[in-house]
Amino acid sequence: MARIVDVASHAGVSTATVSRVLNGKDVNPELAARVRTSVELLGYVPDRTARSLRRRASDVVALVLPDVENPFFTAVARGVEDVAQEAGYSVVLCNTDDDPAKESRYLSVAEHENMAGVLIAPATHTPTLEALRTRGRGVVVLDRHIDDDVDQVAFDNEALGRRATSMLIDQGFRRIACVTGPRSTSTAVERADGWRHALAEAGLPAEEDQLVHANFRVDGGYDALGDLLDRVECDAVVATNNLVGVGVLRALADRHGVPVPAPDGVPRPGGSAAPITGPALGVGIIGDLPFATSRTTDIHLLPLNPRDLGTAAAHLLLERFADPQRPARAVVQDVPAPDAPLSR
Amino acid sequence: MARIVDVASHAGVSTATVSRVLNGKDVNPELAARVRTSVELLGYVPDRTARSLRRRASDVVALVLPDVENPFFTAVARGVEDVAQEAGYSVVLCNTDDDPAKESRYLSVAEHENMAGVLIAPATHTPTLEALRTRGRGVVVLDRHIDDDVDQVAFDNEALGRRATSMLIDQGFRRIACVTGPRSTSTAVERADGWRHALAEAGLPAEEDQLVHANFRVDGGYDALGDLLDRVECDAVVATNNLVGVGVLRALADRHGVPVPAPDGVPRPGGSAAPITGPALGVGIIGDLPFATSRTTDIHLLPLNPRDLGTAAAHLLLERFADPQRPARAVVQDVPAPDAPLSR
DNA sequence: TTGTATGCGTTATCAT
DNA sequence: ATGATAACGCATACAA
Repeated sequence: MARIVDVASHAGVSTATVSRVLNGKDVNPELAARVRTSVELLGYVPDRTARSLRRRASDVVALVLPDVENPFFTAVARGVEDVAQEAGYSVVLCNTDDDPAKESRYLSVAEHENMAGVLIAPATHTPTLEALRTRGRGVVVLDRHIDDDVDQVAFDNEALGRRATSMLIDQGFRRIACVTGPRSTSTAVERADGWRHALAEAGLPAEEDQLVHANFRVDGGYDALGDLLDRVECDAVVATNNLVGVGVLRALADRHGVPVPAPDGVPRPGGSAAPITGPALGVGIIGDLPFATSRTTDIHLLPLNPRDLGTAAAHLLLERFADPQRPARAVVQDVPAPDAPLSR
Repeated sequence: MARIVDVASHAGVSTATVSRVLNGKDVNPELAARVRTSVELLGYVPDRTARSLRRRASDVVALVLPDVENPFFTAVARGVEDVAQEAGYSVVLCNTDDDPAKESRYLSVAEHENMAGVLIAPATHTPTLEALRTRGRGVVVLDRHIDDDVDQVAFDNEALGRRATSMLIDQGFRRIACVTGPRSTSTAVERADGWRHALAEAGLPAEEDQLVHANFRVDGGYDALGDLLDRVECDAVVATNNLVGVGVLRALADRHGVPVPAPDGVPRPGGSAAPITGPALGVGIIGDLPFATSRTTDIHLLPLNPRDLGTAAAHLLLERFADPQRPARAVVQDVPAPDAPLSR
């Protein structure tokens, strides 16, 4: 296995010069050329462990996510990868299951592996970022906002909740419930706020027993809808993320034998014509229905663009690397226009 | 930031002793106790970069996957994580897009980051594993079999192709096409072999123009089905992986306005009752329909257990770590029994 | 500009 | 069993 000393002796220069060539410092072009051919010839690749030790920072960034099985977050990961790779960084995915203990374990790993930076969708409002930040590592919070002076990218979640609810109001629904995520996430809380505000503005009742905090997974949506239908009267429901939406639809399918009827019980053109065996229920979902196999026009989706969220977060991190002193920035990520064509 | 020397001086011992305590070597219990309290007090955590450099191997394993957006592979990742974490290893996900260039780049990173091992679902029949293996790193090939003397775990793909096809034959279908993945993957090739054999055994024609090699993503299945329906007569189709299945169903939905009719054109109980506007087409899918929102009894699924595949692969890697000399083993991963209840 | 020599933090070797 | 010290491979301060 070729080492930097091998390259140096082969090229007839010092290891310092080899290092300089490899790191783009000023070097006599002739020497540089000799070094490069030696590198090529010997198949030399720097040992990144040694480099990290010496530089006190590696070229790996951690992407800490609550659920890598959620297509929303894998899309975020793709966006992050695109720009990070381009800039020479490797991305490693870390899965927290929205568990603060796992999260803080991964943050500790990132710290002691001397990773260059961390992108995180935090499981709580107070992730343990101090150690990383005092050691000068880049930190970007994404998707979920926290109350801290740190670089952040997130959607306008209150507006999303409001829009999802308005879509249903516009369709003629009047008693609209809401299934949202854990209180520990700003997305869940703010989207529910939006639901509350949209109802209030329309002069409709927003009773707190029509709001359910579930987890942000399929089983969360499934159980929540069952609970909701047993407790309260409603004619529609807002699901504040994609997997909760899937769970809600599965629960409806189980109850009614059909995904989603129209509000008045009359099938919509292009929609399913299966008989309705239970009360009609409109469904609004913030996000996409991943891997859906048919276009269901009677479900009201508010598609997001997680990949762009990822690229925006990665850019923020790169800017932070370039200028560690720059004041923290909180970016609001745009979402596709309401009438934009669906990507799937 | 506390270093090992700080702990040593605080505890009044040498750094060697601290290191020994932390690595479970034999040490005077009294000294060990002093060291441990110092570690606690100073909040000392070893620098993993330095440790890796010295040990010439880190405690990180790479999981190299063709498509992290495929729920099959994220489930594999969960399985791998479960057992790797338990054994003290961190798992990093690497995405190749089935691109040999990206794949070999990640393998090179794994090598030069001195990672402990690599688990890989290879993009080609000949991934570049020599460098890693000669350096004594653990290597396990998963999901896709290669012709090499290396630890492997995969399903019996020929049997899967055969079973998926038989399911359709049993339902009364007679002209069964097949959409499979790239020729560069054993899964695609062997499952297609199974399709061919099942038809032959049933005395049905298996014409090669009824076989399409697509990519293993949704667009692959979508385009392939369009192509197929334009070219050949058939009454059913086998999709050899989950995403291809999704693509096939989307193409059918676009053509017929309904996911999947029954073979004789009569809706099945519990199935969709929408009018059929085109020829009936049966669908068999090797794998699951991820995040499906209703139970469609007229699609014939052959569910797999990717999470178990991941745990099996991780166990193989741990065994390899424990005994580097052990001969390579090729494990055939069981699949759920045909009549097992669906997990979703 | 180039080379020499030191240090990053840990583990392993070699004495004791 | 324990301590002093060299070494892992690279990047950089300093000297030239």
